[in-house]
Amino acid sequence: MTGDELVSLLAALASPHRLRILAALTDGRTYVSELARRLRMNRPLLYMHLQKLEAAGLVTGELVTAADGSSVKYVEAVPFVVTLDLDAIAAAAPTVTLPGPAADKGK
Amino acid sequence: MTGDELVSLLAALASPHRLRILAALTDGRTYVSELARRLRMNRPLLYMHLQKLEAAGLVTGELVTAADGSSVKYVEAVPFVVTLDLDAIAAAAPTVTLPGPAADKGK
DNA sequence: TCCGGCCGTCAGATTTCTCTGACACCCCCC
DNA sequence: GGGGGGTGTCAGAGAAATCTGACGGCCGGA
Repeated sequence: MTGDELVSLLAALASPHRLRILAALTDGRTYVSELARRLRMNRPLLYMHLQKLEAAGLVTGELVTAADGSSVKYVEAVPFVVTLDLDAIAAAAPTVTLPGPAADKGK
Repeated sequence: MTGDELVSLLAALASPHRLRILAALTDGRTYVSELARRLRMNRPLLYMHLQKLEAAGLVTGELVTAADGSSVKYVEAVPFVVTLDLDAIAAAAPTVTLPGPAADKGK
């Protein structure tokens, strides 16, 4: 795993909402609106968090179109295991791209 | 470990700079200014990151006063091991305090 | 006395992340 | 046609994290 991937993964997990989302998905897959109700959060907000989790590879979304034509998006948690310690960090650190000096010389 | 502690830990690690800091400290302890030079970052910035790492319990600082009276602050990485998976998250999620609706009813 | 190195902190500008409300579109049932 | 439930996206307000430059204090050596 590259350093950037590790940072993305950690950033994705370092959020109360996203932790709760993942926890709710351990009970099995659900669709977005139902999940929003269960967690008591606005759908747009939930969408943002789901996108981050999906970008980090922690959840997968599947848009299912029923026989009648109505669509429902099911979300599912992706199993994973990551062990964090100083060695893992030392191995990943050399491959991180730092924030960049925001090289905005263009006065 | 509580959910909030987990979030703090992850937030502390989810940063390119802080990853590099920890990696640099695996070579052994150093003092702040030397570390700033090695990582090519401003000292105040390094200070902020060190404080976050220290708050998360990932590093310890020790202000050493030499025989001649000059002071140097040594920084050291604290060994740790954390395994992340869905079970760990499901266990921690119920104990997180969410951002709060910023209950600012006071119009 | 004037440098040089180190520590610690501050105000302030910037960038990034969060969160909300509103909108457009699709489908079925009354 | 008028609800009700779904998905998906947008602009913009608000809060939080990041980064820089400057200041002040302490100590030794030229």
